[in-house]
Amino acid sequence: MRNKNKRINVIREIISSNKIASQDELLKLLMAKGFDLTQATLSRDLKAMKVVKAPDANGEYSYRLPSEVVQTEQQRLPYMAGVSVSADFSGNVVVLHTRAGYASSLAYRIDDEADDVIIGTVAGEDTVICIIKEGVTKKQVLESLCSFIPSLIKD
Amino acid sequence: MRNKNKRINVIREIISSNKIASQDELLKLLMAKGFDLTQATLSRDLKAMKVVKAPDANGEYSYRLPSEVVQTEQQRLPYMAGVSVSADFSGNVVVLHTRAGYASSLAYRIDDEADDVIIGTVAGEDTVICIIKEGVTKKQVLESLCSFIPSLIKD
DNA sequence: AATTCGAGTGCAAAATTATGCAAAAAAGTT
DNA sequence: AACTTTTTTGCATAATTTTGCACTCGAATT
Repeated sequence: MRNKNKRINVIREIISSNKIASQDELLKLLMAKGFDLTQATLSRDLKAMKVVKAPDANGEYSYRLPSEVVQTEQQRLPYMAGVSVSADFSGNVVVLHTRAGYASSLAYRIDDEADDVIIGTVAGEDTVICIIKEGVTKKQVLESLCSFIPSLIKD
Repeated sequence: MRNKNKRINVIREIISSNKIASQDELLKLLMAKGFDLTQATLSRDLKAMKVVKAPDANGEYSYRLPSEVVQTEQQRLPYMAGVSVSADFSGNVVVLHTRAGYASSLAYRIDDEADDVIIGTVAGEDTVICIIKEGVTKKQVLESLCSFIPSLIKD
């Protein structure tokens, strides 16, 4: 063991302050700092540290410390977190399914936040029907909904 | 687009209730459910969903939804989260480095929780020196410290 | 209705990451 | 100090994931 402890700490430092997209990239930084190791070892280190390679809002992958994932996700899920929703379109209507009992709160939120693309909603127990404003595309609707419903994806 | 929306939802469901270790594994489940796609598409889906492949406590990799990562990590970091600590051993002494100002609170915690392996500590500003009990191995010390200092790794 | 535009995919190849095995180093024992 | 056990690591290779390119199909536009 040449210096695993020191190395682990440096790795933590590097990935918390830089955007690292691959192990080879990280490897080069470490070597530049004088560490002598291979990608195989790095792979094992990252696994032991429970570091995660996660796609950011931009769609780019980078390594994150577990604690950072917490922060990041919390920031990204300010509202409606865990309300697991699906959205399906048909003509000028979008139907949302959510957990039983959450439909009305979801509908309320939509009325409040997506009024630029939705002209009205009706909520049942686990379903919300939204009427899309004329001239608004599905993409725009999704864009808007995604901004506050984390379980929807926008690509 | 054959059924991307439905597929995404099913993926979410599968990875939240099963332990999926690879895209091929997930692919087979999806195909069994009647979806027709390739691993390439799955890779894109997972990226869009911001799904993350994370090592669990057991050291096994599996896919997680962002919201699950939050929960999981929060559970795993009950105390001392973010106090970023390094540990170095020398003989019967272990030296911990932490963020400036946190040493004394860390030392207090160690006195409280690790008294089965540590006979005493002294804290400076960002450093804690701990004296290891005779007959206790480094491994045991790490084991103990790791239980409440998440930034330490035990492998 | 014809045309344009972009999302969604498959294919195949490139890129990246994980791991079995064996050797070296460190830690723990006697 | 000699010996045993556990860790750590490299090498080579397997396994897994990502991506460029081309094509299809439906939606939006003219």
